[in-house]
Amino acid sequence: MESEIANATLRALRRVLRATDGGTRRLAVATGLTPSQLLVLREIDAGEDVTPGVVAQRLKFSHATITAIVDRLVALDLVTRTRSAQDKRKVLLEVTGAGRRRLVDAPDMLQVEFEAAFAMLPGWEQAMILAGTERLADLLGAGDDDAAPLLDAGAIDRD
Amino acid sequence: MESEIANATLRALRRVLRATDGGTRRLAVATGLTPSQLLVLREIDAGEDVTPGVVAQRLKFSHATITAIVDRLVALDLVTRTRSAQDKRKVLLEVTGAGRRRLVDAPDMLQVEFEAAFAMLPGWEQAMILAGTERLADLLGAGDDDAAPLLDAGAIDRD
DNA sequence: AATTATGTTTCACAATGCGAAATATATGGA
DNA sequence: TCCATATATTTCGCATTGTGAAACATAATT
Repeated sequence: MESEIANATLRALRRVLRATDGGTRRLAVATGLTPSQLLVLREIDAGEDVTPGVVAQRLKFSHATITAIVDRLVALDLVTRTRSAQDKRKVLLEVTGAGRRRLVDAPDMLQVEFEAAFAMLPGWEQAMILAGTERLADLLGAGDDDAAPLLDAGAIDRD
Repeated sequence: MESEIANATLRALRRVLRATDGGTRRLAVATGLTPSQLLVLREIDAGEDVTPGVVAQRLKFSHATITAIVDRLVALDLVTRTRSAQDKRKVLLEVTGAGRRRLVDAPDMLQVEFEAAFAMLPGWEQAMILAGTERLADLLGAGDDDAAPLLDAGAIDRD
């Protein structure tokens, strides 16, 4: 039992994944950072009172990994570390001016390119794409869009 | 100027990416391989007369990286290296029986989960999802088969 | 005070990924 | 034939990622 429509959709989905895959990678390289560094930098910039633990949890990396990456971001003067006064166990991470400048230079490519192309389509087509994509997301069992807007894989983990 | 439809579609796309994200990663770990190793193993299994150069090109990794990963796959007895008789510069890679067994044990999660859910939808909805996803892939500039993805970040000038 | 929980870092380790140089083989003239 | 150049792979040194286990330091609980 095999559906041609299912196969075609899978092919299309793979094209989508392929197109978005490595987006962060090229982006990071363009800014002189590694993909992970850019991810962490973004995460630090995103919220208030961000600690290594929070970043680790959001990106699903180990604490040890975050420590190492933050080390490099601090060395690059893109981030500062400050021990919290309320809870001296915590370390507060903040993006410096230079760090924010980097982020500005590294816009979310997915968003930028997508919006430009999308705007040129007729309304009915936009609606169709929206409906199809939403349904696809449901199908894949993706939870609500609560958090991290990330497009990385890992590798492999990529995949 | 911002389109609500575009934003909604982007949110849906992010949900899709999120759902598929880490798929290979989980998969690889489950088979005792790293994501990269699984990717390379699959690539070797995929074609005829596969050489390190071909793999490097397809996965967009450097030759040096492929050599290192193939080293490990060979050490694990999942792959064999043979010098080509026609062109002794080339090295032919082949998946061993054990290697193929690993691949069988590592079904494509995306495919399995997707097909099951997809089959339960009414035909018109399948068609809608297909159309939307294909259009989305076009939009993102994904090539037909294996071409280079085009979400390119133009070089950013930095002092 | 003693114990337990929480947050971060340190350490040793395996693996990625790269560019540059080294090596080996093919191929196309002069 | 001989030689230059192109192609295919490997070796080497390097920075980085990512992990778990253990070490620390500081809360919070009892």
